[in-house]
Amino acid sequence: MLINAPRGTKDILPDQIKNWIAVENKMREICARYGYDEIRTPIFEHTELFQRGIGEGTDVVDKEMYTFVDRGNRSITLRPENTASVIRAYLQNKLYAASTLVKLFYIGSMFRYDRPQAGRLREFHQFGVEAIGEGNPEVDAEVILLALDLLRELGLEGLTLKLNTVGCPKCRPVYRQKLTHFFSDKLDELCGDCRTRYEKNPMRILDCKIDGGKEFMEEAPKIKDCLCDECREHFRQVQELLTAVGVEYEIDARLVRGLDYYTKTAFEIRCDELGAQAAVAGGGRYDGLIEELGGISTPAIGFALGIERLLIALEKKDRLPKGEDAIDGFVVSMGAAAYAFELMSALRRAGLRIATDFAKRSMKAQMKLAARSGARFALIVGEDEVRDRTVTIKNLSTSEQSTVAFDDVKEAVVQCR
RNA sequence: GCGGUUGUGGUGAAGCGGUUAACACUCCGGAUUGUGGCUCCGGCACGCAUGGGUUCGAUCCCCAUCAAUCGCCCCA
Repeated sequence: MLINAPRGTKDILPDQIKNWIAVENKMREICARYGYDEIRTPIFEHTELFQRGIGEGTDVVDKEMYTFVDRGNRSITLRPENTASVIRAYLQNKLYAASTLVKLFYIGSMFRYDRPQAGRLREFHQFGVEAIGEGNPEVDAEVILLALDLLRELGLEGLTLKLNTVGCPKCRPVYRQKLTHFFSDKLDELCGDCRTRYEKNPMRILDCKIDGGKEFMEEAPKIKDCLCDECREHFRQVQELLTAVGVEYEIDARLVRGLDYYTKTAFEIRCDELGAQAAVAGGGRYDGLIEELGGISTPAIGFALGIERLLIALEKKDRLPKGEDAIDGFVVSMGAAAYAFELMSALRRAGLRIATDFAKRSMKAQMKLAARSGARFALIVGEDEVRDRTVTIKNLSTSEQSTVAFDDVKEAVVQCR
């Protein structure tokens, strides 16, 4: 009986790796342009980091974490997202000492115990960016722009930027209270889920697929009417900046980020190619998180992007780079294994890309493999070549063939590149 | 976590209660001894996801499990 990869995990096979590398390269390129430096944090952390950072009561923490007790009796969790870890690293390594604004990005695996479906895996990969230390709306706009530039340059179309503000600890309680008041006499009309949301996080009711469309929702209090002056002004400026650089967006009063640490700006980028899992990227400001994790109050903003989802969308658009890396030569050996091995090694050491077949098949079969391998040359060695210390070179596209001295093979191959 | 659909070789797939599980592609071997891409010939499922059950008999019926997929939920 074969053992398969655990549910919700996937091998990234050789024929796919090009896509990953292309996407990752583009991410690094854009980040360099925007001045973000790469950081890599551990795949697992103390469970408490996520409980405090993401917040108990969120779905991610309450039912989706891979948590276990290690041999030292510590509660450990496979990271379900990377923001909390990056902030932890920022604090632990005192990165704030270097400058007021620290701009970081990461690429790596995240783990969430969820029911798998297309675009949703238990181990998945995120690219993300965190700008820590500056509360100006310019940073919000920059982060959003970075995300859009990345997606655009990768050739993704059908994108929508959704924007909202979720207020701050000053104004959110006010809004929350208004909502609770508003829904208090409508509980009977809400779905079961929403009744629990009413207790835990009434803002989520607005986002509900079942109740969201009901008439009275139109009359529900709007966050924009409850914002404090600071939040209102911040939101206004973010929009102004985006408009100034020609970015289109939709204000979506229902957009509520699922993690507790968000404040002010919240955004999401959706791609209509993606079906149910339409959110490719999402993020927002989280001015309260650093303090929550024991640092001094520091504003920050970031976003994360799901790489698998991105690749799905790119595949549908057929926007991925093709390119095959041709190999230079295929060594065909007729009972001259040692000599062939010597030849192959010498050429590889000289920087050429050389393939061969070790199965000692018939010459015909080897030639077939040579042709299929995409090699430009078949490098044929047999009794004669061993005796004369030569190599027969056959150009596989023109069928021209000649025999040259062992030491001249490299030159002959390179010349025809 | 909830509901629907699906599960036949390397791939795409036919079969749907009863002899050797169709076909195509791929792959492997061969068409005289050291030469490819075309053509021709031949080969490749100890078996129809796994485990039970019904039946004289099951790939085809039933149940469970596992997995994939779609939607819900959540989110990236």
